[in-house]
Amino acid sequence: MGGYDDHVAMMGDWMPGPSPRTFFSAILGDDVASRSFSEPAGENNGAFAGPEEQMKSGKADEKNREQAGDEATKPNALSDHKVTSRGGLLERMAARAGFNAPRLNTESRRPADVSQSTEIRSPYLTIPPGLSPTTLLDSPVFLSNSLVQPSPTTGKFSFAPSGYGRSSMLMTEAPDKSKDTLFQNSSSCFAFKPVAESTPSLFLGSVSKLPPSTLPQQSFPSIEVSIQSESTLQPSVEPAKVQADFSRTVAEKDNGGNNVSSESRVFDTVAGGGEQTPLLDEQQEDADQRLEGYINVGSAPSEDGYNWRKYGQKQVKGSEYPRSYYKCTHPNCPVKKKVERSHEGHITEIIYKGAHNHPKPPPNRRSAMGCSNARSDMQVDITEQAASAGASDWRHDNLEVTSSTLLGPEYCNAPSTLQAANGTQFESGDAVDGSSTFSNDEDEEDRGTHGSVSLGYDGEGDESESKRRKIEVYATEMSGATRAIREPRVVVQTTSEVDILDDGYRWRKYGQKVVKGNPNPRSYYKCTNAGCTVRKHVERASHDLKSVITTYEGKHNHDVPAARNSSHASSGVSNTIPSQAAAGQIQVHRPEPSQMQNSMARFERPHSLGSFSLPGRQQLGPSHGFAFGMNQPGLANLAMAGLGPNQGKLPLHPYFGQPRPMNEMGFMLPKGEPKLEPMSEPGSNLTNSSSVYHQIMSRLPLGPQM
DNA sequence: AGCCTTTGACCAGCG
DNA sequence: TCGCTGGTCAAAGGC
Repeated sequence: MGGYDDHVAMMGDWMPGPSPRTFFSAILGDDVASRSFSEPAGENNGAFAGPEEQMKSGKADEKNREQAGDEATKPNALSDHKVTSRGGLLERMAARAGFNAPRLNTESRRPADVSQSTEIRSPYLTIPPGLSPTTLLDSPVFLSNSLVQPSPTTGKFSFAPSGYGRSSMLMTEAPDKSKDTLFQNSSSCFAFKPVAESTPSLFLGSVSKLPPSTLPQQSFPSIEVSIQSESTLQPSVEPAKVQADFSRTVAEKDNGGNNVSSESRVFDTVAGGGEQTPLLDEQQEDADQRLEGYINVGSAPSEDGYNWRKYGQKQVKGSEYPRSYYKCTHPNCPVKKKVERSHEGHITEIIYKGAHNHPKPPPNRRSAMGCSNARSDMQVDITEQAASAGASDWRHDNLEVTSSTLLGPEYCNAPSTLQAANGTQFESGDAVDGSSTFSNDEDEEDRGTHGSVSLGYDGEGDESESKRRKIEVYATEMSGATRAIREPRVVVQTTSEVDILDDGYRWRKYGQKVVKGNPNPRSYYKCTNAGCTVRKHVERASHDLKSVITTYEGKHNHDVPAARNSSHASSGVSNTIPSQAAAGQIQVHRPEPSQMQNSMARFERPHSLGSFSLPGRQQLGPSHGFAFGMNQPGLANLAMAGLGPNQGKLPLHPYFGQPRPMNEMGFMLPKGEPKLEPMSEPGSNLTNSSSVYHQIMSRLPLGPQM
């Protein structure tokens, strides 16, 4: 267990956190049971030293103390900390202006505010009477610097690091003694409860249903932990404005649908009365959802349950260790993170930016580390609360306060042995949660299915009740099964010499490979447009070097970028794919609808794949859905069911070769004389579309993000 | 086959 | 304008 607390600090310029041990030591050793974590350094008087002081968390020193025995209750543990060679993280954080990390108005969290009311649950830690500090410290939750909670929807225990940068940590005594029974296993179970009494049970609801047989006899007081970031949720698409707040999560779940500012909720929760305080304003200035943790884990970037792609590494000034840059590999996910690792592989700092707009991928899609690897999702799965928000309508950008921590086997075991009365088996780590079944989560509803909606939380606040209910139904029905839903695939083959890559969209090459059967390398591209899911790979046909085969996968959620210059325009957009039309070789592959039947029925989309059928499907590919070749006899008038009256025919743009103006849609119009009669109906505006692919895909049903 | 990491280069912001 | 710095790109290779 020494592997956690001795490296972890709650980071934040307003309230850098000590390791849990020192954290509690500092608190418990003083009469600071009601002292604010965020109390200004100048008022900490030792127990809570200034940020710099609290950053001084020497590894060796900590370990030595651990070896010396339980010094958990040492009051001056903090003072013993060495200054790490990394210097003040606070300074570094302050230097990261790029993330626009605001500061909390700590004044708003002065003890005086809280002490006035027993109901107020502000950033204070109180240890319930009779609760031994040692017990707390020995708890794997704290020892692992993690917050653990059973997912409200999955029953899964998610862990969260204590290293929530710019987060307040609120641990309060459960006012209701009855809650003491909610978590009784002192070794493994802590409840993260909403502080607001109005919303007390949701978080713990499933836990409270634990059958008595699973509950240890020893009663353990529940400990409420609220984590909130400075970030604010604003009704904008600004993804960086997020809120990480357990309380809000629950409160909003509980209140579901009330269009209440998340910040207000946060504060309501904290203050217990909905009073606005300067904190709110302060938080609302926060456009960042950065999370910093000082995490002593050897975890890989993917160990937080999400999949990440490293796209850079840099030795940044002032940092002892190189910083790695990661992007969430989920197509629409804007989340990035920066990870600094020590030479030993320990993550010394994680900075999250952005909010996951999707649930964690199913376990089999993650870079899973089983429990044998002691991976647990140290996650405050705030994603749940924002799940129902659409990508373009983010009301609750979620701060994914997530990190990974190597947990000892006991940490896996403990939660996994919990079983709710409803039979839900709490699994540590990679439990398949219902939300995760919506891996095809580009759609609002898919996101909406994520976790918390089943609790009634309305991620958009003003979202309709009906929608929420529908989402709940989805979540319910979809739970327990992972749908294999693939991106639509469009294979375009052309004999044109026109650069197939220059189809008007902007692509980033992320790989190249010589595939079997073709001596020509295949290049892999992703659309660089933010949020666009489309990928493609391009290769020359082995039999004809002039023939370029481009396989698109995914559907266009944006327009063709504006022409970068005239020359580009002349070669872009429509001059490529239409050329494929000229070549008369276009294939469209679709996922096997059967893969989506269940989900589609529930998605209730106007254009479901279930109704999407094409003649000749059976000619092409048995398992990947329909396909059609434009050069196939009898398919000239191929109609796509469900595409609408004038959309039944594959819209192929016949023009290319000369610059064309932009059409009203912003697409680049193809140039040159038509070399192929458009297959669209005369007069159909589809002929103005810029690319076959776009046209094809624009008419594909908006399935669950096929 | 697809995605990932590595790593040098490039770019943009800032003083 | 230049240099510094952080962030990102992208070719190449690996898994």
